[in-house]
Amino acid sequence: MSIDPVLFAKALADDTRQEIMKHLCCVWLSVNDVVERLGGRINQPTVSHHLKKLEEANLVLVRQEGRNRFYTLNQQQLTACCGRLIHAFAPDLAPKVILPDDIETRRSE
Amino acid sequence: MSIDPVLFAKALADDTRQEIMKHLCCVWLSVNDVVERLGGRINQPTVSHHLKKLEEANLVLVRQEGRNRFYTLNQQQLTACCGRLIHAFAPDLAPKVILPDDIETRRSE
DNA sequence: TTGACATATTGACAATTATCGATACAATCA
DNA sequence: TGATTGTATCGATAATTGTCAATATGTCAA
Repeated sequence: MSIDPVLFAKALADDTRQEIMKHLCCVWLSVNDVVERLGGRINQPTVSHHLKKLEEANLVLVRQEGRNRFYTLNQQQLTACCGRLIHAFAPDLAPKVILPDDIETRRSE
Repeated sequence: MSIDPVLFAKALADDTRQEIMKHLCCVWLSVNDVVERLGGRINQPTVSHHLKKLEEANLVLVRQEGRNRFYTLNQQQLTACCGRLIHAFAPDLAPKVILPDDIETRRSE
């Protein structure tokens, strides 16, 4: 349940996607909820496309309910990926970084 | 001396760039050193292009010496950006994350 | 000054990807 | 059943970006 650091970065490397992520933080939203919160600037198929990207990076949790699909940010995965980046690219600082016990910073795969 | 999270993610969102970053970790290398370590798969202009991207994201430190330019990873910046991502997108876990004192996780600018 | 070397820049091209409209699919409701 | 609603998928297009060859720029040495 781990992920390639490049795939992680690519998932974050878009303005619209980071805006969607802000809206999905600590909240479960349906696809249309997200479309609404974006103020109609982005169409539903595009939002679906972005959610798929986030799902592929395991950055969202998904719950199907009837004909609705609810999404929320996967905070564990985001924290783990950041931890992994620090371990890979900031090894001098990594020993001073403390993450929650249940966050695995090494590739588990 | 802070940076937009999207620009940070974009800087990391490429295989070649992350490979370059690995080589620049804890070591000062000239542009040609980097080209060499990539095994000749990537040409010098392309490497220069990637280094520029990393420099724009403040992810490398640069030292000019004669006709050589030496680069190394900016571990502080990388750690700070990761901290900022966690604060933005994993607020429930962020309180349990401890970073070195000199790392600023809030946008200073 | 001339030549050699290290790096950056430019222009072109190919690959990736964000976006949209149209449509398909699935679940609910009348 | 048929109509409606929520979401995903498809095909097309435009924008972004990674890559290269060629060249420019800047620095050092003879």
